[in-house]
Amino acid sequence: MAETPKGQLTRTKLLEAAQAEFSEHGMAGARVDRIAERSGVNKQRIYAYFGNKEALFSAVLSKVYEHMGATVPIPTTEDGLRAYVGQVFDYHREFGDLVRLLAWEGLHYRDRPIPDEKDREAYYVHKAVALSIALGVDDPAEAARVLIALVGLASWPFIVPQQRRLMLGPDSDTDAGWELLRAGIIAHGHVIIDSVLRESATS
Amino acid sequence: MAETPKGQLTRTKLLEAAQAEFSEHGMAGARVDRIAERSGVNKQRIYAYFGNKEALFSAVLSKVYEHMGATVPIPTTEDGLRAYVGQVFDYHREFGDLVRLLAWEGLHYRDRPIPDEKDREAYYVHKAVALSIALGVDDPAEAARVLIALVGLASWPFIVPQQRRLMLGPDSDTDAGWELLRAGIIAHGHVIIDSVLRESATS
DNA sequence: CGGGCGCAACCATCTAGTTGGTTTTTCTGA
DNA sequence: TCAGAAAAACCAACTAGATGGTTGCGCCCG
Repeated sequence: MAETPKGQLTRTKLLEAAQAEFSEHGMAGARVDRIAERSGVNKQRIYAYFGNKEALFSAVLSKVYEHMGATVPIPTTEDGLRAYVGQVFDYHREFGDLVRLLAWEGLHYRDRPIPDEKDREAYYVHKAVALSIALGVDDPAEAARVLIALVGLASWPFIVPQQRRLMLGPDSDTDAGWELLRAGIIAHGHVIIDSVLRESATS
Repeated sequence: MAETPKGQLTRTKLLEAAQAEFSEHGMAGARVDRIAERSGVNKQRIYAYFGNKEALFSAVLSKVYEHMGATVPIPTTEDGLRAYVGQVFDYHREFGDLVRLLAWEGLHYRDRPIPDEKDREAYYVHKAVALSIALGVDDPAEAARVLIALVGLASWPFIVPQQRRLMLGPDSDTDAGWELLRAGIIAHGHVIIDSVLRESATS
């Protein structure tokens, strides 16, 4: 385990290298040797600090979730809600690793539990509860369904770049193209949020 | 190449086995030996008919796209539009392979062209044009952005089952849970479509 | 009889993880 | 304050098994 500042620095280097490698190649396609090369740290240190490849992958997912939680605040007001889809989209645009890692993880584990099950569940439950307050919705389960729809709306194009590129055309990869996509997604998010707000106002 | 009925049957068996294997494990995680085992066909036949692992993966993507194109019609009317998100969702619910394969492919190739670039592009352009007619939208690029939003809405939960399970709770995997999710996604799709129809009616 | 199909064994390379050390850093007791 | 011991960190080489792809043959059918 990394117990000294020097060890912590080594661990950080390994996590950063692993994040890039797993984001690009996923669990199965990533190579431990390449992670060591990218980090400039001996491969054996990976096993000393993390145990095995799967545990390293899990540590990377925790790291990027921590970053997103710190960077994109959970919306607790109506205005926060309106901004949320755009913020998630911008986060993916700027830091492309989390959404890819989430997708690699989902495809890899499918119906099996993820290593980080409890922490992740707590994170999502916390988000859903906050969203139910912002939406004025009594049922956090309903808020959770809205949440997953909004997250899906903002995240989907980053999972399937081939679909985005071929469906939206070559101009889609310009700044203007991204802005059009972003504006459309935000508008769609707004109409979803507005319809839920209307619905909860009449309940 | 499979030139006789017997050869065609072998090729079909290989493709079906490959579809299951690639859907579960992706390009990097799939094993050619396991594909042979699942199909009951000798491994050497894979190389005789497809050339290599990547070409087999591409053939599987073509196969599942052909199936989806035949099963979920491109909406050309307003009613067709309203039904579309639910149809995509139901398609994924019943045949879970395509959406996973699409995601594996997207993550794997990222910004690089896919092997099946031209056919896929034609398929998407065809869809976007049909959608622009159904939406009464002059610009197929705008229709394409709506299309990718609707597809994302319907597809996202199938890519990230861990997020669905932990965000929506354990009941989400019951028939009732799936129906609630489905109804919410359809409702969201409707408000998106309605807002675009309103927008294009006032243009 | 030739082409298509099929087979088990094989090959060269790759891979996650381990090993048997060395080096560096920290701590403790004199 | 320093020397020595112990702990932490580090290394290159290794291991056992896995892997995509190939080979040299035999069988079947038109």
